[in-house]
Amino acid sequence: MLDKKFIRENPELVRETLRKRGPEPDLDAFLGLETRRLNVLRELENLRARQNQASEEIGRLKREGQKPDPGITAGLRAASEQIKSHQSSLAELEKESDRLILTFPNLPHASVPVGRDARDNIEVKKVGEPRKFSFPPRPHWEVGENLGLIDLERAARMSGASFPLFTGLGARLERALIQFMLDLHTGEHGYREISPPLLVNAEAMTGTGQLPKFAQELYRVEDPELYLIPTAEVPLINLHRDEILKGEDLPISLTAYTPCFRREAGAHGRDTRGLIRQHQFDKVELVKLTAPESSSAELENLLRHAEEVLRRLGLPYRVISLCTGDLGFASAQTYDLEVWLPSEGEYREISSCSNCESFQARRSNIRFRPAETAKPEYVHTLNGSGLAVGRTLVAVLENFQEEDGSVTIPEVLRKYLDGLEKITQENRSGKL
RNA sequence: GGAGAGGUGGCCGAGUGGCCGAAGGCAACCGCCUGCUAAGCGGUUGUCCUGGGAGACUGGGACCGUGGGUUCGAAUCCCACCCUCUCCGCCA
Repeated sequence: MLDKKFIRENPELVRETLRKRGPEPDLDAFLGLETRRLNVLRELENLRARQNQASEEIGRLKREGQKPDPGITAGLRAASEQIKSHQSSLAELEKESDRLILTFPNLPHASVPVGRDARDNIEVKKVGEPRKFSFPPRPHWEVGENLGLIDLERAARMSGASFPLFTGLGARLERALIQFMLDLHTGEHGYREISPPLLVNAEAMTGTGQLPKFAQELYRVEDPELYLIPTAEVPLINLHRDEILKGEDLPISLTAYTPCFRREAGAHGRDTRGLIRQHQFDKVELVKLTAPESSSAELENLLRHAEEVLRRLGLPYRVISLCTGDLGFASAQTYDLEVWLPSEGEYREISSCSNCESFQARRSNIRFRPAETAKPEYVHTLNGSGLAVGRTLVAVLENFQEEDGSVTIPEVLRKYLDGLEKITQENRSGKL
């Protein structure tokens, strides 16, 4: 959420900045509402001030054993009615004003390249050389199905299309990836591991920006009304909702492995084969709460931490700086990590690292006190995948496949697989 | 799911209609005192909104789990809901 007062005081700056993202939200409607809201608020507060004065006077008289004039109390009764009606119109205007501002996206950071869509994104760097294959590399679903690692047909039978099902060594490999990532981030990058709820309420979803605008992307459970998390970012950011943190505790670095659930409404026809786009997928998430002045530097750190996973696995990747038109709703600045997929001959997104600045902190009311006596300020929030586990598994199967259909296990994963070096037709049963 | 108890400031805790943004204690901070430490003494310390001021500040309003209601006036009375704890039942 943007700062209401900031919009009121800098309407043209906000308008221009939001235009860099694309179609401008209805700022004028918002500004008009705010004018009306503040007028009603001022009137209401004046009425209440007078009421408070008169009530105090009555209280004083009673204490002194005198009776207040019945004419006065009658007048106050009328004033009280007026206050109530002002109160309800104020509540109405507040609701409208909140409803609107919650649909406004974050302001892009000044350093973000201006552009219309993904084609205007900027490649920051490429790391690692894509391997030269002496045979046509197979897509991951062929490699995986041949080795008995994944079984998407059976998954569809019980859940419908686009649900994952890992079997035997496939399940084991996925678990190894999760553990490798968590060990790296907690052991070497200083993150605190969290195992959070997977179902959260509407307030939590509003706090990170999924609601109210993107309800169609979420799985919802009724009675009680709860939502399945589309990313661990939601519970990790909400961990400190409505809190005032100590400045000395920042930055707070959190990591969590969770399944993620997305309806992917409107994504029909894209990546329908294989594991790239699923309704359910595993992800290790990185989240940071920082002081405003260090959030840019922390975004670089967080990006490096996500990159390190790809580096150690030996997967070629590139870093993309998203342009203003391609930024996510809550983000002020985003880097995407894209991993090389030989069967497609393309780089595909495997992580998205964003600085949301105070956008989510304002929605979730997460503040910190810079110094013992200072006023509280909103923290900055950052998040990034470290990494999407399913897509990492895809990348491993594709990049490390051999001509005979086997897959070489990256060195760093072997200790999680009892030293297994290769998945072959012979050991595919899952016995180690 | 059943029965009971309870939700007040950073924490503990008093407060049953006006003198309450809220006693008292703890904690933290500042100062004094004391060879050091401890103790002691004095002072300061909530959040949000909205106006004034360049600013230190300052006027007004709101906030005692949440939302309604009664009343001139609600932390206090009434209603609904949420959460926590204890016991019982069920259960991974």
